[in-house]
Amino acid sequence: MASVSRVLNGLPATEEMVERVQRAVEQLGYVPDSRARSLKVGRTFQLTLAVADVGNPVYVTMMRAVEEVVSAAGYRLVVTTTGPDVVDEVALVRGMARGYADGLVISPLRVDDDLIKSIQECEVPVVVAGNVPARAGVDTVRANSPKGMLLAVEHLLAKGRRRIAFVNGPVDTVPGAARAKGFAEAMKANGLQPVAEVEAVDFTFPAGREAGDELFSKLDNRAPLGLDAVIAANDLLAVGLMHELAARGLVVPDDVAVVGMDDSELAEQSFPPLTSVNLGSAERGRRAAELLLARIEDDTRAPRRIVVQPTLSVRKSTP
Amino acid sequence: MASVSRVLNGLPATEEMVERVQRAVEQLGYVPDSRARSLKVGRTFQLTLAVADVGNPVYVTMMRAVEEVVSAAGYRLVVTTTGPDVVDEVALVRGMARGYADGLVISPLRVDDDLIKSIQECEVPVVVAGNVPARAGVDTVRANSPKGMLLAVEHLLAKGRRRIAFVNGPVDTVPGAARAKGFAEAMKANGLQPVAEVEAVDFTFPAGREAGDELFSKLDNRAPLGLDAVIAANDLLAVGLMHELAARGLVVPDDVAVVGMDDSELAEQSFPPLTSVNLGSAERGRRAAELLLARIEDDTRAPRRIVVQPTLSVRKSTP
DNA sequence: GTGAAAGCGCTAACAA
DNA sequence: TTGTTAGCGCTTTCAC
Repeated sequence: MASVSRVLNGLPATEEMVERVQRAVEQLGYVPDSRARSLKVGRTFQLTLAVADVGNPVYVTMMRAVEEVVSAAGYRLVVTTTGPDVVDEVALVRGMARGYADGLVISPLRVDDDLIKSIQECEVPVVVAGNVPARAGVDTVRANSPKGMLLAVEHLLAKGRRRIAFVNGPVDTVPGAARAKGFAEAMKANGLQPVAEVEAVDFTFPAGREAGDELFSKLDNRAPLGLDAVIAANDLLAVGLMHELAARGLVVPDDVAVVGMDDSELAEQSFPPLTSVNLGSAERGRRAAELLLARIEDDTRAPRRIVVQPTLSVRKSTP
Repeated sequence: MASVSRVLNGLPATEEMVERVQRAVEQLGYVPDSRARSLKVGRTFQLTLAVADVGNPVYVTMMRAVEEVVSAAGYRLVVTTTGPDVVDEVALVRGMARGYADGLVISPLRVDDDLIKSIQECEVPVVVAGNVPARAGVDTVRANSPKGMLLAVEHLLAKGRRRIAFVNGPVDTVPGAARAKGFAEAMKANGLQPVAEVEAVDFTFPAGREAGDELFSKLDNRAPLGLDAVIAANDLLAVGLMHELAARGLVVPDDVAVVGMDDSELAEQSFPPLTSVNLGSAERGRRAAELLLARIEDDTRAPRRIVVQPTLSVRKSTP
């Protein structure tokens, strides 16, 4: 009956009708089917957030921020994991055509032309939390990695550390590439040469440990501890690295200072608490969600590219 | 056209028809609408996992396990967060009647009669990863907290620690209540009296620090450090506590041994690495997912109640 | 093996 | 203001 639908959607009806419907709904425990509804009205009132790895605490921060904005606007947020492969990301974006949600926030680890194409062709609005080329013409919210690296390097410099090594994640990823570029620039701008650079296999804790090990095998030929500071591309790598340092009897920050990136919950949980570059993951999440909502309202707006500026959260891992 | 549907669903068709459809699909980029499909067939091929707090690493482990089982069975997993309030959990369960998914795995932090009722009345099968009364008649997979506590206490005892304190989470939660009971039993079974017990406001890192602080204010009246070991109700509390210990100049494990629970990724990431009771979160996730799939196949089966046995992961936070 | 047609549960347009 | 009806996009009879 159409009157039920009207009452439930708050459209005009007699007081008596409203009451009659409410009683029936109560009695039968009736709940409208969202699939049928969305099939009819063309909207699901659900939004999807896709992240590469739920184990990475930076996504926790982002997720919370997105959830907040989105639920305040009356949407349900569903989170899915893509894994590290770009093909799975593409599959997910393509899959949005099945009508799972009204929009998508995706934070892709790797980007290729297929992914960009799938985003451009996507049935529903997509906002990228990360860096895609401007020519892609999609809404993006990204961090300023170079600026973040500058904060890290200059902080270390101010603390008298000049022999700086760098533990990056895979450079074929979006953040990996950005960090590599940013680190090189920041070092150059300060007239420094990196003591060593290693590339971890991914952005996880165990990869950080392994990268630490590799770092030392590279340095073994050098003078008595050729480094006094390490910058890691994210907090998980930084913490893995600190474990490797400890295993070698080195004290953070006395022997080696460590700076992470993301300023995730892990940074304050680690010991010593980790000085970390806050790349604004909460704000990026918030802005991405807002962009998505705006895009859903008006699909003709010109794509926006928002850059969130970093800050440095100084903790005990640097002197 | 019905033939398209047949081809796409692998029903018998001429080779020519198959090819014709495939070409058209390719050309138009056609993707079937899952809402319309599920409206017709009555299944969404989606499953929901609801957790209280995405920031708790124990859920990461569980999520991964559920995801693996579920996707192998051809289902899509969507994750939603409920928050700590039981009313939101109830709302989520009730909301499943809207047809979001074919089943639900929920790991409730707090359980009341409303929640049990909503689960019993739920339109789709629900598996509880946690403890609900047997009379509820629902599939459950739960940990054996008492046994886990026994492992923790006996391990400490074997290491010569007898002055044991306990940092629990809120006792009005399912895990909080189970831990409290388990701790009391385990201590009693070994003829020990707890040195002190505190109840954190929730199961988070900052709550662990505060609880540590409270612990010391309780102990100040006692002999020179009245305790030599602390058991925490989960890893986040344990890590928070360790920070508080460090802030007071105490060394783990030399001065105070610490045992956590959950054996999450955080346990190995923390420093020193945390000895932790593995309550089988991965296995619980796996079993819960399997139970859900089985229940979807056959809704007449008697409810099963699976208990996963704990093990102890010994690391450096105990001597 | 294929096309036509009904219908899943809802809402928007129309008529009363 | 309310009831009737069509149709969202799909699958599944049912004839052919």
